[in-house]
Amino acid sequence: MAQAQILSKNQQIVLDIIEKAKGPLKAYSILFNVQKKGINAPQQIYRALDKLIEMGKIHKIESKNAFVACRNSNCEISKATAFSICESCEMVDEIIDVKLSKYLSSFSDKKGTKYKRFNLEFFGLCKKCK
Amino acid sequence: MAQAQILSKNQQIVLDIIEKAKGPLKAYSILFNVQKKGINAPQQIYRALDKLIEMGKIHKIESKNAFVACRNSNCEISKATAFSICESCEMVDEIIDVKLSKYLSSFSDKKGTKYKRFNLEFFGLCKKCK
DNA sequence: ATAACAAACGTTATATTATAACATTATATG
DNA sequence: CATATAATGTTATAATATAACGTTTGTTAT
Repeated sequence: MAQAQILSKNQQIVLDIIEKAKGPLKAYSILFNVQKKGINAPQQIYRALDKLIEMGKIHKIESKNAFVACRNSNCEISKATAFSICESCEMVDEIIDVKLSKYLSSFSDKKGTKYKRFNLEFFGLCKKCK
Repeated sequence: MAQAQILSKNQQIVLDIIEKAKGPLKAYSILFNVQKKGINAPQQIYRALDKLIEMGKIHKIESKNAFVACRNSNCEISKATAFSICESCEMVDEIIDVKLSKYLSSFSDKKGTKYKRFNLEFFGLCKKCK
């Protein structure tokens, strides 16, 4: 049985910050925010980020080098991620859409190759900025 | 009338290198490869890259911070990109699939928002590596 | 042809993002 | 308990990207 994930101290600190944030956070901005908690070096942040990504607790927004909390029930969906990104205010929303996810997960290219993971980033203007 | 794009000297140098390459190229690797041609500074590379991206001549592979030539007829498709990325050999292929492209271009989220641009990256093993 | 503007260039410096390497401490697991 | 694995702390450095400034080249409108 896969037991409930227990996070290490640093992992928990980093996850807390990301979950509390309104938008995507950058690694060094996380670092500056946790120096009071005794985390002093980028390595400590990046190591926590790596593990949290592995666990599916957070995602990296590749086009922004920034990190957001997963709001998709921590399931295996980290292999199938989609985001909407506002080009004006930089807001990021995770898109949870079963049809889209199924469509892409079952996509096979012209050679018939299937893929085990994908990441999709949509760009546009969010409601507020429109 | 939109006249045929004429590239500047540096833009042409950078594009040539990217088009000749078998795989995605990183900015600094481009830089090292063109120093004999009198390009000495990262700025010169990044400026050329930015313009080439605007023109749709190349694309950035966000998950790799690397650049590939567009093989999709330089059309407006740079607003709708999809790639397959081999997790073993790092090979990248642009996916040209009208159905996929239409599906995603017309995608609207739960709030009915449509997006004017997207980028999709699939990960798996290429034929060779399987 | 030339004035005026925009685009591209060259250069130096620096900011930002990420990893290497190594010694130590904490936590599982047999 | 022994020992293996994961996490930590730390210093240093690599890799990626942009700021800022002055000059040169190319375009366009007169």
